[in-house]
Amino acid sequence: MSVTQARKDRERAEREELILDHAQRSLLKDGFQNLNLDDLAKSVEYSKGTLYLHFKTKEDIALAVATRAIRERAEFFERGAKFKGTSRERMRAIGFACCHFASVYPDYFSVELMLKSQSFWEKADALRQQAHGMEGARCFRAVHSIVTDAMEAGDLPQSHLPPERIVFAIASTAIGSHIMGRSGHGPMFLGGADPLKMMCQNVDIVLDGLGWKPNSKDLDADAIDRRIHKEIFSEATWFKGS
Amino acid sequence: MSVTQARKDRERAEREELILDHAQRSLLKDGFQNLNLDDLAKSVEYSKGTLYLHFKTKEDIALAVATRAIRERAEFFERGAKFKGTSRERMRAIGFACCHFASVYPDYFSVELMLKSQSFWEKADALRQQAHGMEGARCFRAVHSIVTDAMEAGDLPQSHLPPERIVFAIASTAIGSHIMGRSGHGPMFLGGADPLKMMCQNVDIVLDGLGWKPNSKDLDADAIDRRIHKEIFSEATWFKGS
DNA sequence: AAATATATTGACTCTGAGTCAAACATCGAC
DNA sequence: GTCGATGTTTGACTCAGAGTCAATATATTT
Repeated sequence: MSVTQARKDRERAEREELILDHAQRSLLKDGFQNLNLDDLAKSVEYSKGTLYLHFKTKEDIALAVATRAIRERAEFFERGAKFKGTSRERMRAIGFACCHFASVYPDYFSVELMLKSQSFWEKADALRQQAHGMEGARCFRAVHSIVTDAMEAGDLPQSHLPPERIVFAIASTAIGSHIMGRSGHGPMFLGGADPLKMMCQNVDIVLDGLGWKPNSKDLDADAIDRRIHKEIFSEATWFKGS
Repeated sequence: MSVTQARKDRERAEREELILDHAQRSLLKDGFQNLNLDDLAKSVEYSKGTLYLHFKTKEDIALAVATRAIRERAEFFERGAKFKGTSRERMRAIGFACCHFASVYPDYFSVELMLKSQSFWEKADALRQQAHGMEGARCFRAVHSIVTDAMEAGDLPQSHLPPERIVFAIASTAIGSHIMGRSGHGPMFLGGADPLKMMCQNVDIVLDGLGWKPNSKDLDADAIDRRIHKEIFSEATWFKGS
């Protein structure tokens, strides 16, 4: 491995990021179907052939964009899990992280779902598939650690469910709320209400249903949110301190 | 309108159903990307041009398939809502309907999500878009009616949320559970557990969290499920009486 | 400076959605 | 029955865009 090799590797990695930046912009604006590789090549000022030196297929590009997103999600989650407070407050910090992520990547979940469809997933590179799975697992672990802490602390007294099942319940509601909040369904249910607030409310309902202490009615959610915002997510401009 | 016109209309409608039957089979097997209109034309034994006498685009065909599915979903829901019992039992009948639907159309929700993406939706025919919305609204109303009945009966004493918000919370969890249950996420959370059972459990958690009476721990869920199965969904072969 | 190795390109192929002029069927008038 | 008019169906064609690869350009070694 020569000296110049290090520079080349770095330049290659930079070019890959550049491609992903442009691909992400196009994907967010017009969706996967409308992502055009000739246009993408033009916009990054490399030839189409060069794109294929980095990515196996168009699907592979989309997966790489999604993986970068979910990596950021995992970082948000881990920050949330570090929040100093009761288990319920830390869980709320994860909820905040989830909202923060949703505000940065508004329709990440639609993409995530498309990715997981057989015909899409199999067209992506195996290594990238693996990397994507890893980041998902990081998100899972962040929530899981709070659930086990809550159990040890006695904040989940009545629950006989294993921690994975509890994470599953919370994650299902969070993802379902994101999806229902966006998409044509939205207007039917919430007349202009903030979908991120709705998502947090729904998760609170689930935590109450699990018997997580303290109950949401004994919790000053707004005050906690303000603290989370101030202490660990001060860059979250979407957050209006109620 | 001549006499023969009636026959022609009927034949046209039958041909449309035939096309949708074949398209549905292909979509379930290989997904939207792999739906090939040349193959579809061959399989229904009409030319490609004829497909375009019925549908505007490939997306339009997929939407028509999805609309047929969601119509059946609405019918299941309305059957569920008619179940004789307490509000909580009727809600469980809707859950049963939702599972029954999911077993007939295993990845309907992935499709539904794809449909709602801007670039897809706008390629479908306006009338079909409208028809799809109507069937979604029927599902919504079935759940909504049970929620308002529960409120009137005093089964939801502590809730200050409007009924639409309660429907939103339940629907979010149901859809989220379906999505998490299928897709690569599944194995991470539930080691081979039945995703439909998990979905019902998650909805129970939400109902408990909303303070819906009676609480799930005072409910013999299996007995209710058996009654629902026997009385209104006896064709549900996926259901193993616990 | 020439020879060799490596990196980049864009014209080309190939698949598949969508079109439309021509072929075919139906039907009423004579 | 046949003729023309009207309505229906067809499949060869166009065109866009993903993916390829021989030719070209650039870097490195001798």
